[in-house]
Amino acid sequence: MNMNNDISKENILAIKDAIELLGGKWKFCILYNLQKYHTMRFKDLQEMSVGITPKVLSKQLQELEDNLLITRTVNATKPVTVSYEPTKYAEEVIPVIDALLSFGSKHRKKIKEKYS
Amino acid sequence: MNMNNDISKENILAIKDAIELLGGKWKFCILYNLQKYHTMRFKDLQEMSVGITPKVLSKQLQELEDNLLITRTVNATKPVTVSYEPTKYAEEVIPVIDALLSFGSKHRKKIKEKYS
DNA sequence: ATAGTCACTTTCTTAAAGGTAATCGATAGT
DNA sequence: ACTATCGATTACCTTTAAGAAAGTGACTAT
Repeated sequence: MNMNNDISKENILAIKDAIELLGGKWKFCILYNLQKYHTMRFKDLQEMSVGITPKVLSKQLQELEDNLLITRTVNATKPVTVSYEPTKYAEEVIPVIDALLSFGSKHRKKIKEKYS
Repeated sequence: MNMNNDISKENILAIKDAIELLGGKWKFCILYNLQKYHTMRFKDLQEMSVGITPKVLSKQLQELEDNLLITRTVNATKPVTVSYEPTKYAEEVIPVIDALLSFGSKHRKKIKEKYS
C-alpha cells in the first residue's frame, strides 16, 4: 500500500486544513446562518446559535474574519451594533455546507433506523 | 431576525450531527484513504495517517464502525490482520470529502496570497 | 529461548476547546 | 441616579481530544 505520490499527500493536507478551519462546534452553524440571511448582528447570531456564549461567538467570528470568510462592520446605531456578512470568497464553502447538511439529514434517519 | 421555522432548526441540527460524527483530526483522512484504496489493514491506515497513534486510530475506527460507515474484518493470516472497508452507506460522505478537499485546496492558495 | 509482527489496550499527561459568570464602555431612556 | 442594550473581554474552571510510552496476547521465525 503505497502513498508515495504527492497528490495524495497534498489532498490529505487540504482536507486537514479545511477541517481545522471549519471544524469545531459552531463555525458551520455561523456560516450557514450568514449564507441564509446574509447580514447578521452579533445579537442575532447569538440567538440563532442556541447555547453559544458571547465569548465563544466572539472567538469564532474573529477566526472566520482572519480567514477572510466574513467581514465585520461597526454600525453608527444608538447602542453600537456590529454586522457580520460573508465575503464573496465564503461562497467557496457553500458546497461544503450543503454536502454536510445533506449527509447529516440522511444520517439522522439512518441512526434512527438502527435503534428501532 | 426570526428562526421560527422548523426547517432551519432541523438543518442546524443536521449540520451539527454531521460535524460531530466526522469532525476531529483524523476521520476524514481515514475515510478518504478507505474510499481511495477500498480495503486497508490497521497497519496501512496507521502509515497513511502520518502521526496517528494506535490508540487514537483504534478509537476513530470504532466510532466509524458504530456509525455504519466502515466494516471490520479479522483475517486468518499468520500474524492476525484486520481489514477495514467503507460500507455502501459511506458513499454518502463522498460529496462531503470532495467539497472539503476542493475548499481546502483553494484555501491553501488563498492564505498563501494573504502572506506574500 | 528470544525476538519480531500485528492489532490493539492501558495508563498517564498535556493542550485545546468550550462553558460560567462577572464586568466594561459607550450610549440612551426614565 | 438608575437601569438597560450591545458587543464584547476577562478570569476562572471543566471537559474533551489527542499524544507518548509501554504492555498484552496470539502467533511465527530463527
